[in-house]
Amino acid sequence: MQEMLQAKTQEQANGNQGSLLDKLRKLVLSGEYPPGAPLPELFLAEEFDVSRTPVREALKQLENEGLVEIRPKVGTFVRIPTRREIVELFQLKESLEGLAASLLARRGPVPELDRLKRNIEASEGAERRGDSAKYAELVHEFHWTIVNGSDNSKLREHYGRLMNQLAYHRIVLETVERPARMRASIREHQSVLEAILEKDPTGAELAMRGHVNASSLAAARIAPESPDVAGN
Amino acid sequence: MQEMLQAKTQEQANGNQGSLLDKLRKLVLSGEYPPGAPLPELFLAEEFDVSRTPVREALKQLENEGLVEIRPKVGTFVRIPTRREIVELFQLKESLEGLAASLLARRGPVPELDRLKRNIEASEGAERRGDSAKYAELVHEFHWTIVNGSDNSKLREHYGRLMNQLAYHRIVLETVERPARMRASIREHQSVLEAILEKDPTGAELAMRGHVNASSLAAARIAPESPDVAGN
DNA sequence: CGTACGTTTGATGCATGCAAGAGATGCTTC
DNA sequence: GAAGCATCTCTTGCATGCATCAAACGTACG
Repeated sequence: MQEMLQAKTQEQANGNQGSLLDKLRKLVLSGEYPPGAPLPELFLAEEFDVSRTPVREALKQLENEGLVEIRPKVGTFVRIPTRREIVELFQLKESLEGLAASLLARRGPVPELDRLKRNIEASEGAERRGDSAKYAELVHEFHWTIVNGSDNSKLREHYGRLMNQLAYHRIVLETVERPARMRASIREHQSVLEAILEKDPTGAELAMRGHVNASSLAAARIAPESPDVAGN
Repeated sequence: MQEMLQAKTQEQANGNQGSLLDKLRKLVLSGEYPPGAPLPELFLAEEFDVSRTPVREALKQLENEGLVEIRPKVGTFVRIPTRREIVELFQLKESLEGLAASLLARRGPVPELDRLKRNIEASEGAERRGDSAKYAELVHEFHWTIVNGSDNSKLREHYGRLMNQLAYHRIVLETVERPARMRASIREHQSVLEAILEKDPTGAELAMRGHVNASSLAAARIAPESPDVAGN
């Protein structure tokens, strides 16, 4: 489901039904083409049975999204953010999600609130069952629900770009959050929802920011060292 | 070295350096191509003495930046945000600049602090002289100095995208801020800088957000009605 | 043996040709 | 005169060819 939301956001961004861009993005985000891997236009063109031109355009878009690096006259490579960029992105994430929670709290009764409530209940179930995969999915949905519930399309856009750049580390985050922070995280989700239900924008923002910050710390701690793609 | 100029239009003589993308962006942001204006690839290609291919790539980038709208098989048009989007962007602006101020406050003594101090002094001078153009420029610089001083490249990136989309309305904001909010704005700038100098991230964030919010309200109030270019 | 340098290679960057679609135009018909 | 329809034009979307350039390779030389 969250895949749908993300895809829709991206399509809004490029206004194109271009499946090629989506396919390439998916391959990069999924790690099928690992960080540092070259993405020769001709190879991709043959791979997807199109000419180099649309491949080129898609790659330029991906560069703009921060997912690949185009070195002029040399080639395109899958990009992995440096540790520093990871920290920067998490700072942004905290701010944007705080804004989203605040905006949602202002909105009064909207269907998103029920969804959040059900999400938390499902998360508790997943935690009890030890179903960490389901739990990770629910966490993802929780955050996206709040962002979407903010009813701010530009915020959605920027958040989507940000999360794409963090996608590679989302796995890490989930891996590290699973054992240690499951219960704490659920409690924090509850606090966020409480503040939203009380129509307390400031409280919701602070709760959200605290939650994101706590999660980020764990992830940033184990962020992999930044390999210099060009160095090889 | 690049003096060998092929007799070209004023556009090219104007921005000699910079990529085609930058030139096009400038023309859109400056309003030279007004909102709703069509941007045919062939026309631009001849205008800049290149082929359609690089023009196409640049236009796709601009679409990704939210500055133009590409209607498939129809054409590319200069995009103007709807009033709603303006409000959304200002909400984001407040959040991002708040984050920037907070981060800067954490950083200790950096050259940006002196720059901010000098900026405020110059602003006071401009205000006394009634030099509204200079004042507007200084306001712009103040905000960018804080964002750059945050030492967060991703924040800079997102903020730049955001401000590009607001560029068209920045003029409006400056126009409306000039008579009414000059002095108040300067005081708010001072408050922001004070909090930063005191290394008070929370205070700096709140001061910044209050300031941005106050400025935004005036601008949003007179934001032009959204002409639906696409007719969709 | 190590270094400097000319050559080769492989990829990109751009120009151009062709086809297809959306919208405008004008003709036909009633 | 108005509505419906075929056509026509202008645009984009994509394929392909050629020039260009960075990096790798191999060779000659100190």
